[in-house]
Formats: sequence, structure tokens, C-alpha cells
Amino acid sequence: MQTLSTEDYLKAIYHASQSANGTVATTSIANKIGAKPSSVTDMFKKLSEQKLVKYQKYQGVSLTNEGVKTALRIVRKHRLWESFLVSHLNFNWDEVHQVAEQLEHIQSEKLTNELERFLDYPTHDPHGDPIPNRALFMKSYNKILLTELPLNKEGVCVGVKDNSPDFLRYLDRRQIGIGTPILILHREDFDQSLHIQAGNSTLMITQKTAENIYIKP
Amino acid sequence: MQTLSTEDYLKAIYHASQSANGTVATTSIANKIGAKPSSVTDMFKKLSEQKLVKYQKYQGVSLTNEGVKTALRIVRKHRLWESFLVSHLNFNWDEVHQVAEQLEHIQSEKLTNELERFLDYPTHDPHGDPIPNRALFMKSYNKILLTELPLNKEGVCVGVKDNSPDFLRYLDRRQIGIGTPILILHREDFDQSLHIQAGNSTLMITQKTAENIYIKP
DNA sequence: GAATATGTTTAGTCTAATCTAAATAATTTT
DNA sequence: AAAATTATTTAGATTAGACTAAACATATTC
Repeated sequence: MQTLSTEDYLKAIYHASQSANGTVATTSIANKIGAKPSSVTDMFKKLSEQKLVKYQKYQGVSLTNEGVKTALRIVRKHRLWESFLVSHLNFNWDEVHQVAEQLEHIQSEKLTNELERFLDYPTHDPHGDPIPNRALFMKSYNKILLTELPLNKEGVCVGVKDNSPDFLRYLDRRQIGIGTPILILHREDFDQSLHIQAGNSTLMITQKTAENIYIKP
Repeated sequence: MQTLSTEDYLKAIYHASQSANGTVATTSIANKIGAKPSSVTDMFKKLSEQKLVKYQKYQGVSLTNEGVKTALRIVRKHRLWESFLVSHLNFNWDEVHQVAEQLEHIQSEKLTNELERFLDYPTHDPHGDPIPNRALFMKSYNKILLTELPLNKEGVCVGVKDNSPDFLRYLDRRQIGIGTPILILHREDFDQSLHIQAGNSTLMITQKTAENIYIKP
């Protein structure tokens, strides 16, 4: 059984190892967790003793199979709770993260599974991220960044890369959300900004914005 | 902002001070919390510094107004979550306590208030205990113990005193629950056991059982 | 490939919450 | 009311998780 803190570390390692090639550096976790590198080293040792990560001095960590499972159980709870908050408790997609960070630590298999049933087995959370099922399996549809969408080819927004409240509220104001159909009308060569059609309105977005929107073509 | 542990203490003090006359002894909290008396003394001092309890050496503690409010906020969350678990997640009334013990510590006013709205402002939890509203006010209807119900006068089960899973499952097996109409057919002078009509069936219960069932006459 | 910069670990300290054992206060019994 | 019992507190130790500062390893730059 894990403590609250070890769960946070495992989740951070899991997410970091998705972008990296499996192995994760001390500092990168320190930044995510908001702790000093020395504290992270201590925790790496502890998790290593519990056989949840493979750790070699100065070489970072990678999750073991058991570690991945433990992380996925937390991710599963996090995303189910986020879904619940949005679908039944009137939370916006930019408000759910902080509360789900707490709820993901609640220990009760029955609770998790019943919540999943109550929500009718959702496959994706309010940010478009896939929810691991009971067997911890998740399937993410193949998606591309909005920057990669060809001109005049319609796609649908299926997720965001940056989950920060600031970015999410920015998208809200522009009426872009999960499910919004998007079409690139023109790409400005000068600064790679895009004129797009999103739903019924046309608008201009920067490259940085486009790099944080996932599209299913 | 309270830690998890101080919240547990405040809740324990609150519940203990309901039965006692407001002031609560070190040992009684030690037993409830499952800690040694010396640890409890330490915590009394800490809570006293935070002005959540009034503490005098060797004289036990009593909650301040702030302390009562903090405790009630936790009780409110606990009972709302219990209600949710039973009404939407297929939990039985004997299963909810352990999970609600965890959920009651989640910090988010919006979450609590939206949960309350989602449940349509319930006034009582699955055990018949009153749920404090947003203003932390709760009204408990006047109830009596089943032992005090006059012969042949119908009442309705509105709660239980003993919330242990064992007792609750015992009642389940006898098909006694919140809302069950109950009538005392005969009281055995010898051992104070009761022959009762509960719903459609008649059965015999011991004095100890009757002392743990609340009735609205 | 030596010098420098960056990243990581070690050693030692701190805090919150617990504990045990001993000391002290309050209560009960005789 | 003295003795015995029970309850409470103090003193000192322990653990998990964090920290700082110094030492050490790796990576980068010239």
C-alpha cells in the first residue's frame, strides 16, 4: 500500500516517461512535484526498494511493470473523477485538476469501479485523455497536432496538450472544446499563425496555441 | 488549513462531546482515534494553540465555536459522501463509512456544495443522521429509542445508534432499515426482549438491539 | 582533453505525528 | 484521609518526508 506522496511520485514518473524514452531524470521529477532534487533522490531509493522503479545512481529511474500498474490505477481514478466533476457537478474543464489530484488518492476498488459504471464506462476524460479501464488498458485514437492538419481538411478537436487552466479558459473564450470541428483556412508563412474555422466562427490563433490542440482528422 | 490528522481529532472530539456534556477526556479520544493518550495530549495542545479547542491540563478539551464549525464542515462532507455512495454507487449502508472517512478530507467548497445540489439537498444520511447544510445548520427530528416506544403504537425507524457494519448487516437480514414501520407487539418482562412487527414480518429482538434503533413515533 | 557548467547524491537537520517509559495528578477504595 | 488505582502529562526516541549545503558525477564547451 502506497502513501500519498509515493503515489504522487509514481504518477509524475509515469507522465514524464511518456514523453521521454522511458527513463526519467531526477530534476524533471523535482520540477513536476515541486520538491528539491535531493528529496527526489531519497524517494527514488524508496520506490526502488519497493520494486516499483528501476534506479541506478546518476542514471535516473524507469517504472517497473508493477510501477506502471500502480501509476495507471492512479491515472484511472484521476480521469474518472475529472469526468464526474464535469458531467455531474458543473465543473469546467479548467477547474477539475486540483480536486482530482486529491480524489485520485482515495482507496476503494469498489468506489472506482462503481464510479466508472455510474459514468457509463467513459473512455476519455474532459481534456480528451484516455481513461484506463478496469484491466488498466486504454486506447488512444490516433491524433495529430493542429499544426499538422493539412489546409482545408476538416478535423475535430479531441484533446489538448497543455492542461493549464489559463490555456483551457483561453480556448473556452474562443469556443473551442472537445468535439469542436476545426478547419485551417490559411497558414501565415511569416509567423505560422493560423486562420481557422472552429465551429461556426472563424478566428486567428498563434502557432503556440495550435501546437497544444490535438485533432482527429 | 487543517492537516488530515487534526481533522480526525476535531471530528472525534465533536462526536464525543455530543454524548458527554461538552468536555471530553484524553482517553476517550485516544480510544476513538486509535492512538496513545500521550499523542492525544500533544494534539490537544496543538489544537489549543490554533484556538479550535479550550484545553486545561488534566481537565480535557471542549471545542470552541471555530472548532465546532470546522468539525461540522467535516461531518457535512462525510454524510454527503455517504449519501452519494448509497444513492448512486450501489454501496450498502454498512459499507460506506470507511470510504467516507477518506472522502471527508477532500478540500473543495465547490465540490461539497455541488455534491449537495446533485443529491438534491438531502437532510439525512443513510444511517438517519442529519446532514449540516451550507450554513452548517442541521435539524434532527425528535426521535426515541425503540425501547421507549409504547406497546402497540406504530413508529418508523429513522436511524441507528450503533453504526457498526455488524449491526447494520444484522438489521439488513431482518429487513429493518430507514423507513421501516415498527410496532411493539409484546415486551418480555424477563429479559426485556421485544416481539415486534417490522414491515410485514413479525420477529423477536433483544433489548440490546432495541436500544440501538431510533424511532419516530 | 582540460575546464566549466550542470545534474545528482550524500550527510546532516527539521517538522509533524506518533510512540514508550517515567512522572505526576485526579479519582476511587478501603 | 491514606492508599491504591486510574488518568494524564512530560521527556525523550522514532519515522516519513522534506530541506540545505557540500561533495561528487556527468555533460558541455572551448
